[in-house]
Amino acid sequence: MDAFFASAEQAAKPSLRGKAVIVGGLGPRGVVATASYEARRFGVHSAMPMGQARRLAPNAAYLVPRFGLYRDVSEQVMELLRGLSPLVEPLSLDEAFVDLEAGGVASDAVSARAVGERLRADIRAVTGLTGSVGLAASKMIAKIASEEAKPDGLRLIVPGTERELLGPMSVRTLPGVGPVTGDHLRRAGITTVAEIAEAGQDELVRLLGKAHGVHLYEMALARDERPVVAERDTKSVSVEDTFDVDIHDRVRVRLEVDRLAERCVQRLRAGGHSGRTVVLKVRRYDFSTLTRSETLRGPTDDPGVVREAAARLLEAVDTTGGVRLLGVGVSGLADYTQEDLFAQAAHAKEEKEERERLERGLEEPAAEAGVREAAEAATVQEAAVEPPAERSWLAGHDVRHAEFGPGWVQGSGLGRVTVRFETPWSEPGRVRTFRSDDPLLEPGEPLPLVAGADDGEEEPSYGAQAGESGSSAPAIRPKSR
DNA sequence: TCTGGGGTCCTTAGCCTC
DNA sequence: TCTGGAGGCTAAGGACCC
Repeated sequence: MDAFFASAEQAAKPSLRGKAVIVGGLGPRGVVATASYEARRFGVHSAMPMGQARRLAPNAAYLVPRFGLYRDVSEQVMELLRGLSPLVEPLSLDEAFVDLEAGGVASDAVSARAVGERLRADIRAVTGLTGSVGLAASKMIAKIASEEAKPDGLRLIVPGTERELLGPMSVRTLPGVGPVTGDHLRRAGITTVAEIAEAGQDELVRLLGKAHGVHLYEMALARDERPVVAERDTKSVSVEDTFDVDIHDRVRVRLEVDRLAERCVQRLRAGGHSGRTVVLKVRRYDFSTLTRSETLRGPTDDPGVVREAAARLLEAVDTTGGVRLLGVGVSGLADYTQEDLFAQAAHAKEEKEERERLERGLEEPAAEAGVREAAEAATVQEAAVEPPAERSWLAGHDVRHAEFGPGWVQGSGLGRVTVRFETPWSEPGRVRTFRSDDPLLEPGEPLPLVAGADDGEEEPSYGAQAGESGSSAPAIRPKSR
């Protein structure tokens, strides 16, 4: 999908079409998730600090991501892809590999191109958004082709012509070559893909190590035999928060780690997983990042166990000077739990209290987390820092006014919220400002981007997801109560 | 106003077992 | 019984991707 988040926002908000739109974290430490093509003309790009983006494009529309909407659109697109082949490998919300041969829908360049064009038309009809298609004999070349096709295009690389195409390209074109590797190669006098091929495998292994060197050399020769893999097992689950202001108070740090552990376990359970290794991540005031991990005797999805492991790991970390980010993760995933009887005996009382608290009140933290998840990760820190005394109206989020109908938050502050009243299918709408506690104004749900596509309304509620987690997990979980 | 969040994979090093 | 190597596991860090 092209500039996915920004395009979805433009589709949802007629007044933003043709305008510079920047989606990302709007806090003081936010970064750009996606910039519309109009915004890119100002030099704004993904991963850029939001402050820098605001300097480059002061008049752009700045919006908080709405992952619920993006997930719905993504699912619509993935459904179209699954109609082409059973082998669909999603890479992210907005990208996937499809093995057309396995689907029996394309046997040569002509039929492949026809399938690609039809797919693009279907994506536009179903989602209202544009997508680009890269067609090639391998995943790597297909990926490069799709990048070349953007925006709103199709590129087919005829088998046999790959090396010719890749040769003059920058080494950074190859997947896996980032700033560090690119710099490494440049210092060795290698700047193009052809030069990688000329350097030879031994030289690359010497420069970059075995795995990376061998892999890169193969890529440079356009040799990529990796199959399209439909089902990928999750390897780890983690949550992290960057704080608007560094945390110095050790008690607060401990509290945040507890909260993160809870959220991590909720996600773990929602995915039907348990895990053996608990990882604590700390980014300090100077941006130095360290991780500490502990491997348990067996996999767990018990919030108490994960919380305590994270707390133990924190004990070994010096946080004087301030903490910018905290994260808690679980890896070594399994689809069953084997409760640690030793730990259970030691902490039986606390665990019981914990379980009771969770069963009675998962609604409390879950609802809080649900609102946050819907509000999205990028602004989590705001919820963490600001008292929830006043209703918060996040830029770009949907609202509904009893008198004026559906609209979206254009801006808020100083006890006021400015709403633009329009829908994905209307003309650009009027703007009105209300008191932020106006009783006629309430948060709304994302509307389908294409008129009549009612499925868009059926957004899964996060509460339901969390609630399902226990039963949906094919877990051997000896509940002791 | 410097630098998000959620992942994957690789490398290195120490320790342990066979 | 001692020694050395292979290999697995754990921990920590880093690069990269979207």
